[in-house]
Amino acid sequence: MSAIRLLVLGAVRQHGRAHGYQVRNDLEYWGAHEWSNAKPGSIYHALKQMAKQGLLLAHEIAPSTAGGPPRTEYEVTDKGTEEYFALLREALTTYDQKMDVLSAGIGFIVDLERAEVVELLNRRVRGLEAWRASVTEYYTPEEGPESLGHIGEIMNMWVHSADAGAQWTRGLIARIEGGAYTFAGEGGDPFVGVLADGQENPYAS
Amino acid sequence: MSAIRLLVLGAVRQHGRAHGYQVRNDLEYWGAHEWSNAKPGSIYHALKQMAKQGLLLAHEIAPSTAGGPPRTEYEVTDKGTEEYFALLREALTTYDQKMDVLSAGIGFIVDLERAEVVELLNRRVRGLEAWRASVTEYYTPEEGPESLGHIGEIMNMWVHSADAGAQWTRGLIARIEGGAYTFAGEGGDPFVGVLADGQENPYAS
DNA sequence: GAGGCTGTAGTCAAGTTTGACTACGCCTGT
DNA sequence: ACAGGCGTAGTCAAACTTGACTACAGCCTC
Repeated sequence: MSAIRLLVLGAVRQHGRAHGYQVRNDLEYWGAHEWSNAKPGSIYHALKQMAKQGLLLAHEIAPSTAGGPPRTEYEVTDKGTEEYFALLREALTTYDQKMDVLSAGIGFIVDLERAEVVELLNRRVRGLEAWRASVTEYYTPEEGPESLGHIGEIMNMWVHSADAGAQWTRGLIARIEGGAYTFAGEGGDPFVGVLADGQENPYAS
Repeated sequence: MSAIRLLVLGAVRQHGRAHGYQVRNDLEYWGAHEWSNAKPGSIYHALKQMAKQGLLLAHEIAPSTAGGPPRTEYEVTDKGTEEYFALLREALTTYDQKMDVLSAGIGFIVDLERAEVVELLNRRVRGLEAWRASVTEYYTPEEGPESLGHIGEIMNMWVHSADAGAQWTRGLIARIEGGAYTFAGEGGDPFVGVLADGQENPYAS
């Protein structure tokens, strides 16, 4: 799973209704073009594809205000919302080493409730620990690790990286349990990470 | 850049001459199907594509010994060898967070000379440090990190991960400078990570 | 007021990735 | 002896990704 669907669904959802260029701008504002495959082609492709699959509803819109070709606006459907939360939960839970998906998940983490987030992240830590154990066991046969030559360095890197990931996740869990941020159902103002309609993007490329 | 071209070129090179299924088996033996996109379709596609581009030379081969359809054998051309070393050097140097490319690079690291490897890895560490600095500066404007809300956790994760990567790389440099492994031009038996013709794969899926 | 620059919005072809599928020959049990 | 499973070797369509390209409106400049 790549991060693009989660990112696009999340961006459209935060606007309520958005066209491709708006999504593109939000993702750039979040720095997503640097840590994921959020390029124009992928974004427009994802929008069309998800509209075809009923996750988004496409409105044909008249020629744009503010120059440029006519544009299409999208809205998230109920099915799309379901998919969004499924992707979000998966992004926070799975321990597969893809940073882009996890980053996207963190970006939308406050759409879930605090208790659930803690539980998902704990599952993530447990997954990482289990994976670490299986790698160290599977790839060090009786002859000892030296039998693998420099190939052993690859396993070493995985293990190192799993450890670092687990440690960072534990820190995040501690901050969240300590009361940081405002999550769904907590009444406070949620942090909104989208650009308002006229606002210029301070992080433009 | 994905890891597949480096992996395929490296596998063919170690055999001298190999068909697709052999490459596929080597990559599975290295566990590459777990940490990269080394699936059958990608492997065969890469072989054909690189043959078309003159990096590999394709020999049409008679119906296989040992059952199955006829097979095509490939050999690395001079141009392919050039490309191989370019990809290998890049894999070891660049600090972009993709684990699969780095893993592939480690797998072939002994094809370079020890001094060059140390230099490439040092470049990698310096790149990570510079990137870390730019992230912490770029994404913490005057208002302080809190202005980003939970989005700041994404930067925090990047930084954490860059630190872990740098630390691991420094450890590897130390081991290599301490004399570990046998590199190109050092006369010893290089570690060979391919399956011999009749050998069965102990790590088959 | 014509020409060019900039910003808005999106398209397109080429390349890559995925996962399921085909095709063939050997072997094994009955 | 032969049906069915297994291993060998590879193909294919559908989806996704990439990076360069188009098209249009407003604005600035001369």
